[in-house]
Amino acid sequence: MTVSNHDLFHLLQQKSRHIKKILNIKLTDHDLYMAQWSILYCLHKFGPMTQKEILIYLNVEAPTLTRTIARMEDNGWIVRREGEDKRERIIELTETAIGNFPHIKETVCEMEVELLRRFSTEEKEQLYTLLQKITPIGK
Amino acid sequence: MTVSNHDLFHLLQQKSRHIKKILNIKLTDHDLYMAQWSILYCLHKFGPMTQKEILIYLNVEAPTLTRTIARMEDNGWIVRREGEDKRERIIELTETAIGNFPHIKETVCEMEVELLRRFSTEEKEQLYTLLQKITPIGK
DNA sequence: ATTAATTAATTAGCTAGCTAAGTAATTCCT
DNA sequence: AGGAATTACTTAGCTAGCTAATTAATTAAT
Repeated sequence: MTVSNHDLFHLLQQKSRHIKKILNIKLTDHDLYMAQWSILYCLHKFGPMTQKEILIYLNVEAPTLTRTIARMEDNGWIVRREGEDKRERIIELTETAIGNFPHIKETVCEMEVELLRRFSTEEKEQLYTLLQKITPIGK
Repeated sequence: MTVSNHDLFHLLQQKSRHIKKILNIKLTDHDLYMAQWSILYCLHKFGPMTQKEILIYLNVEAPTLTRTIARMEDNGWIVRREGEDKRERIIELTETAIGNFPHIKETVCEMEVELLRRFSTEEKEQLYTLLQKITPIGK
């Protein structure tokens, strides 16, 4: 088998979109999108965080996060409060979000399992290691 | 090493965005975006195609393609003409696009090489094979 | 102590995914 | 042949990436 660089990137982009699409479909039942789910996941894992901390974890630009968080606030998933440093906003899950989390997590996990159905544990680790090997450029 | 499904998908999405971002930066010099580049690449490889054929190759929804192609027409990359079947539009590269193609391709290739700098040929094939293993759901 | 530089977040504006719904041409079926 | 179903593409409207430029608060430096 010979794979051109182009084919490799083409496939990677397609799978990335595929995963996003599939998860978004599942998340629609919960009135969520994948980007919002990752923020929810992150806050549930680490507790209240500043936007800066979230965007470092998610590796997303500030304006993207600002907007998504605004939507999540409108929909009652999170609350923003001022930090001691008054430039900062501390983001926190609402009670509702915490309450719904386990159920949402379960449906996401089911989907993830399905997407990786044909993988052994070793293959997952291989894939992870290989992805890490892609040169991080910039910054 | 133990990798959760979540971590694996998280990394995959991040790398996908990283690649897109990096390529978009390079393509800015040519007044192109990655999505437009893939259409250009596709048309250069296969010659004139209907939108249907393009979207099957790129695995993208019709409205997405319609809009991107409209932008590319505005910018002089492609031309649309009617097919024999009058529902179809046949998309063709302009002379300018064909003329510029080699130069653009070169800069994209350089970037792809850089992103895969740390990969052996075997590792590229491994990555390709593993990505293929992700369950294709739907349709 | 003031001023300059940095930092956290925001606003505005771009591209590109997506779905749902619509239009026009073609094909299928009786 | 005529009506129903399908097909190719489009339009409208949503989310989420991105950059560039702005605002307000804090830190650094003179």
